[in-house]
Amino acid sequence: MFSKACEYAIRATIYIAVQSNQDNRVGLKDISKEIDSPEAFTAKILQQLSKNNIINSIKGPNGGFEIDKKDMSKINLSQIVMAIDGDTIYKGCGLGFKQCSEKQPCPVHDKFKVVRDELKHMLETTNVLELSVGLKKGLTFLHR
Amino acid sequence: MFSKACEYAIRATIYIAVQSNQDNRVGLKDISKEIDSPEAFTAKILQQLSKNNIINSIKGPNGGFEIDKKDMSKINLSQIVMAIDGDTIYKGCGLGFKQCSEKQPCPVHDKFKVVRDELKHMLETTNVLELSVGLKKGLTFLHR
DNA sequence: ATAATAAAAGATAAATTTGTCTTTTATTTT
DNA sequence: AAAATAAAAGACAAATTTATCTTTTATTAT
Repeated sequence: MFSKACEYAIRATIYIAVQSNQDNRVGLKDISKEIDSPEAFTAKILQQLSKNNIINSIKGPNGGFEIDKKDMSKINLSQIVMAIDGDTIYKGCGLGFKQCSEKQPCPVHDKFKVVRDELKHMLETTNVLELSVGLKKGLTFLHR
Repeated sequence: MFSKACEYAIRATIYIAVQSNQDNRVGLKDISKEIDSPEAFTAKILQQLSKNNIINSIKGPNGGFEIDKKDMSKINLSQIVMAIDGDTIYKGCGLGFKQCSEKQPCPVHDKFKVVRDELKHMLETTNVLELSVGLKKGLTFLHR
């Protein structure tokens, strides 16, 4: 559904949120271990998240990544997906036609629209705070 | 959402269905031109569709591809997606975890399940006949 | 039977995504 | 100020997906 990069981005953001909620700043090594992702690749993804103001990065000793507590409920999955994968998941035609539109719809246009709208709504209404709470409570998991 | 291969597979199947409904057997060249796809790559995809009994292929002069009229309402999008992309779209975890399950869910498990079930239902209930009818009627389009 | 046609099969090649390694920059501690 | 730390940036490499080209096989028409 999403790219690997996007999957790691969501995992990382949730993990950073859990830690930030406990006032723990976390480093790359810790993150990639906890979310079970390749370290160097994860570094690149964290850079993108930082550039898109989804997470904060701090260099130097005791540096790492964190999310402002007050922002957590405002960061939703949609923002993360948009930052990493762009808007293809929303805009793109189900059959890959660039010219597909309401006026000139592909054969699956309407059928896909229903699913896509549902996905969009889900991504826009799911925030990082709620996801981190489930994880913190031990109801959900980020690794094997 | 789907791979390019899968997009071409769906396009091709719908186009072949429209033609088969008018008792026209169609060749690779015609198909790839009509659905705006790379010819050689499309050939590979048609082979897979044929192996999965979604379309019939006939070699030699006046050969080509066709779909039995009686099968058209039985072929749904789910079968095409399964034949080309496998069951990852159904089984796969939204965050890419192999161990993700109801018992050990990832943070987005339940949220994704709703969307995935909707997608699955749509793919399983949309058949090639209805899609080809819309195209035939000029309500939908397969190229620019 | 032979030639022509069209898909199947196999071998490659290009493009993209995923992943790694090295050097640079910013920050903190000593 | 110097050393240590940790992320940023850049160059590279591996893997996967997408796409192409050539040869083989099956079928039909002459």
